[in-house]
Amino acid sequence: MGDHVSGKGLKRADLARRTGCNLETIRYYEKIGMMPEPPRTASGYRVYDEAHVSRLRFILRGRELGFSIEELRGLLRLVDRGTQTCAEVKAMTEQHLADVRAKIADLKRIEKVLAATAAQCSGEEVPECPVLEALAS
Amino acid sequence: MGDHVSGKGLKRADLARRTGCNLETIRYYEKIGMMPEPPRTASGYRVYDEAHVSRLRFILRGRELGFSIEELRGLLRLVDRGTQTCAEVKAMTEQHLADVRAKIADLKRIEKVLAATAAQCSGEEVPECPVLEALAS
DNA sequence: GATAAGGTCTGTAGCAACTACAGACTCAAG
DNA sequence: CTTGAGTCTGTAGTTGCTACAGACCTTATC
Repeated sequence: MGDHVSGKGLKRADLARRTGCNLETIRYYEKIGMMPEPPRTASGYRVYDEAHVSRLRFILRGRELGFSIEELRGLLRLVDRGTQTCAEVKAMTEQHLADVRAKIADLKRIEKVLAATAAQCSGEEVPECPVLEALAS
Repeated sequence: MGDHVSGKGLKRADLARRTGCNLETIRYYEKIGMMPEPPRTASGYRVYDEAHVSRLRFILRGRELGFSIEELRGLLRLVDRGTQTCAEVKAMTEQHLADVRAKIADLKRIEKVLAATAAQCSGEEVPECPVLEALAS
């Protein structure tokens, strides 16, 4: 009853394979309400369709772009209500973009310090080390 | 019996204030073995000295530079053994530097996509939005 | 029809690195 | 002597998954 059979009824592993998502993560997204609870077979197996594939892909793409679960929940809430406007979504995106840029700036600062400190190291078999001095000072 | 009294015996809050570390984090570092268990007063209060201040500062500086707890544990192990060499420390630092640079590259990629997508938004009160399309496609 | 191998179900525990309680105790000041 | 602040312990929460264990179901093979 897999993916290949006449386009109907995906099992959890099928959905995972189609989206590249980890098997357990799907269940997790259902538990936290990011994915809807799918219908079940008589014996309790989840049955997914193309709408689930789309929604999961949406979530995974958002995560790849660094949106937090809560941010995505906000976006999905708009989409689910069907009343979102480009203005709302743009605002959320730009907020997130600002966060990303702040993180980059932070990491660049760290990179500078690390590179400068490591550059002072002799790299020899001696106990004195500029890195340790920088940390201990 | 605080910080100000004749330089002897810091309480937990004193150590926190001296280092800028959160009060509970100190206890956490002791629990996971990053900080040594300090001596106690008769009634069980922790008593710290300048060596604790130094070590905690070392850890906090390392964390600020993005070293993980495990990485710092590695550095501290070397220091505690007293047998570290500049070569060892330099190698660890350069590994960490490479990780930081990888993270920066990742975030820059994300930044590009977000900026490019948001730039296409009309920002108007319409339901069509390039960001949502990018996520849903 | 029996059986074995695999997939699915549930709940729960673990990871990093803290942070924040609750409830009991102790200590210093007025 | 009381009151308020500080400290003690253990434990639960955070974010975003991931990985079991043990029970069930399904499918293929004999």
